[in-house]
Amino acid sequence: MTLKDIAQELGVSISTVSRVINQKGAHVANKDIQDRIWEIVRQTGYIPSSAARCLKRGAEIKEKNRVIACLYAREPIGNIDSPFFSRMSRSIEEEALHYGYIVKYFFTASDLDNVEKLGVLYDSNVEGLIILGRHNLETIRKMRRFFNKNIIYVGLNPPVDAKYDCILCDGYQIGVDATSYLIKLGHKNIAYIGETKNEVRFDGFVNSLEKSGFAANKDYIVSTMPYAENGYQSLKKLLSLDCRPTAVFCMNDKIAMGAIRAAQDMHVRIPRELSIIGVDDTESSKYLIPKLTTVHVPIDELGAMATKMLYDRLEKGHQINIKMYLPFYIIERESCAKCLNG
Amino acid sequence: MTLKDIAQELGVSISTVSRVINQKGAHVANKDIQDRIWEIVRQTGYIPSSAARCLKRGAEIKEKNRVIACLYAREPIGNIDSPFFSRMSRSIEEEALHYGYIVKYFFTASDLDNVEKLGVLYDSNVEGLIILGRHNLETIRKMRRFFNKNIIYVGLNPPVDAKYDCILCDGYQIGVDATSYLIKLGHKNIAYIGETKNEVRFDGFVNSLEKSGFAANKDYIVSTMPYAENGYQSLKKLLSLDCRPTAVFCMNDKIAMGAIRAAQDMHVRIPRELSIIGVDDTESSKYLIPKLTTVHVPIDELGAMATKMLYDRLEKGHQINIKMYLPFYIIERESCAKCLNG
DNA sequence: GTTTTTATTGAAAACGTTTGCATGAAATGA
DNA sequence: TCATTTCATGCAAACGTTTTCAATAAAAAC
Repeated sequence: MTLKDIAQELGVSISTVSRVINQKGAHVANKDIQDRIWEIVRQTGYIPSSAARCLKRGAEIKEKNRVIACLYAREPIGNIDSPFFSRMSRSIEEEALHYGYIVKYFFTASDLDNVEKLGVLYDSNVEGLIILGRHNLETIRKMRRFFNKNIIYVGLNPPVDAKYDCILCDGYQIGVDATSYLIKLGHKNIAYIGETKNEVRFDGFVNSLEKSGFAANKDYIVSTMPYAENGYQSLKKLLSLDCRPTAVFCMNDKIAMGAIRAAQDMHVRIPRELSIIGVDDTESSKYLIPKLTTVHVPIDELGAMATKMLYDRLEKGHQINIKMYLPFYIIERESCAKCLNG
Repeated sequence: MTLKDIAQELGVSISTVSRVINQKGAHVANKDIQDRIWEIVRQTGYIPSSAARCLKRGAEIKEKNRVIACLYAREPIGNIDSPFFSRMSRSIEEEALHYGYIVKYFFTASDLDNVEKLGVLYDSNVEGLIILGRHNLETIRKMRRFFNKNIIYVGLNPPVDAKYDCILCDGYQIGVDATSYLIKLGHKNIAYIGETKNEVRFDGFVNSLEKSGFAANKDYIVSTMPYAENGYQSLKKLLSLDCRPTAVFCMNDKIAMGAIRAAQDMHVRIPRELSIIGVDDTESSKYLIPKLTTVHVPIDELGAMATKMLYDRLEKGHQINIKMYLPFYIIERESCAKCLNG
C-alpha cells in the first residue's frame, strides 16, 4: 500500500494524499476527501515507507522520526548478561516511550570494530544514541565520523576519560565508600575481588585503604571477571591464605553471590568471620543467605535520566560536555559486621 | 557522499560505480576504474544509503540485507528482566553473526497493540523474525498483515496454540517431570508457586499429581507472578498453613530463590523439612544456599537453534509448521530430598 | 461586474540507489 | 575482411515519498 494506491482509489493526486497524511495546516484538502483518505489509511493499515521518507528528507531531517538507539558495550561490564542490562533497557525504553520515541538496540564489542554494524547503525534512521558502558574513545570518534550529520549522543556509565555528555554513578566514590564502610567496622585485612584494570571502583578501594594508613595487600587483591563463578573461586583462594582477610569488597553482586557460597562451602560464617559487601543491589541480593549488604546504584534512574538527557539534547541542541552524577548509597543488610579479631 | 559524487569525481557514470560496488560478476568495469572507485570508497568511508537501497529493491528483495529481528514479548514470562532474556539475546546474536546476520531488537507488549512499533518493525528492513514468548495469535496475524511481502518468522517458546514454525522446551513435560521427581522422593503434599493461567508447566504439575492418585490441593497452589518477591511471600503463606507441604514446585528459579529465603526466615530447613525445585537453571541457582535443584532448560541452545532455523527458512523458503522440542533435564543439587514424614 | 484574495488541487522534481536496455569498442572466429 | 561474440559503459526508469510551483475555482471585496 502506497500513497499512489490511495490516490488512485480516490481519484485524487498523490500530493493531496501526502499532504493530508502529514497534516500541514488546516487548508490542506477538502474535508470530505480528508475523511475518505483517513478511512482508507485506517482500513488498509497504511504505513508510509520510512525508506522513502528518509531518502527524501535526506540531510535536512526536518520532521523527526523519533527513533533513538542504545549502543551497548558488550565487554565486560556493560555485559549483556548483567542484570544491569535488562533493567537498564527497560527503564530506557519506558522513558523513551513516554516521550514518544522508539528504541532500537545494538550490541557491540567495546571497540566497535565491526564495520558492518556501524553501517547498519549509521543509516538506521536514528536521531540520538545512548552509549552504554566503556567503549573506548577511538570507538566514539569512529562513530562520529560515520555520522557526518551531527549525531546526538549521551553516555551512560562511560569510561573515565569520556569527553561527551554523560550520566553516571561515581564508581570511584563507590569504591571509596564501600571500603571505608568496612574500615569503619574495624576491618583491616580487606580483600578485593573483581576487575582491576581501568576499574575506578578498584582505584577507590586502593586509595581509601591508603588514606586510612593500610597498605593494599597484594595477596588480598584478586583480579578477575565479574561473574559468580569467579567470585566463588576467588574467595576460596583468599580463604586458603594463612592470614585470611576479615572482609571482602566484591566489585559486583554476582561476585559477591559466588563468594557467599564459597564461604559456606569452607564453613566460614558470614558475617561473623567474614564480611562481604557487593555493588549493584541486584534483585537477587536481598534473597541471599545472608542477605547481601551492597551498594545500591540507581539503575532505573540512570536509564531514565540518560533518556531524558538525550531527549533534551535532541530538542535543544548539541553536546555540552556535562557529567551528571547520580547518588548511590549503601544498603546494610546481613553480610557485614564489626570485625571481631580486631 | 553518494554514488553520484564518486562518479563525478572519476568522470564515469553512476551505474558504473554502482556496479563496481555491488560486484556483479567480474566483467563489470575496467580494472583501473574499479581500483580508483574502491580507493575513493575507502578514503571517504562511503556507505550506500540503505534508505535508497530499500526503496529501490522494494518488494523484490533480491539481494539480502541480512537483517533479522527479535521480537520479545514483554509480559510476563518472556520478560525483559528475566535471565532468559539476556542469555537468549546473546546466543541468538552470536549465532546470527556466524551467518553474517545483524540482529535488531524490539520489545513489545504481548498483544503488540502498539501500532507505532509495528510500523517501525515493518519497514525496518528485516528479512526474518524470531518471535519470542507468548504473543497471542491475533498478534501474529496482525503482524503478517503488515508484511504483505511474506515475512519469515520462527517462534521461540511460543504459546501452546502457535501455528508457525517454532522451537521450544516442552513446558508441559517439564511440569510433569519436576512433579514426578518430587513424588518419587516420597512427597505427597506438593505445592506449586507460579503462574497458572495458560501456563503449561502448571498443567503438567496438576496432571502428574492426578496420575499418581493425589488430588491437587487448592491450598497448595499459589498463583502469582514469576519474581523472587512473589516466591518469598508465597512460601511464607504456604508455611503458615496448618498442614504444611513437604515439597514445592517453583515455576522458575527466581521464585525458588525467594522461597528459599522465606524458608530460612521461618526456620524451615531445606531440604530436610522442605524440598524445593525450580526451573531454568539460572546462573545464580548453583550459588544459592542450599544449591537449587532445578530443571535445566537449554537457553543457549534454544536461541542458537531458533536462529539456525530462521536462517534455514530464509534460504529455503516458507513456514512449514514444525515444532522442534529441545531436551531438558533435572539437575539434582541440594534443595530436594526424600520425604521424611511420609 | 470586475478585481483581489483564499481554498483546493495537480504536475513535477528530487532524494540515492539498482538494473534493463542500448551502444560502441575490442576481440574472436571464419 | 566481415560477421560474430564479448566487454565496458552510459542512459533512463523506477522505488515511495515530500514539497515547490502553478493553476484553477470559489469566495470576498471593491
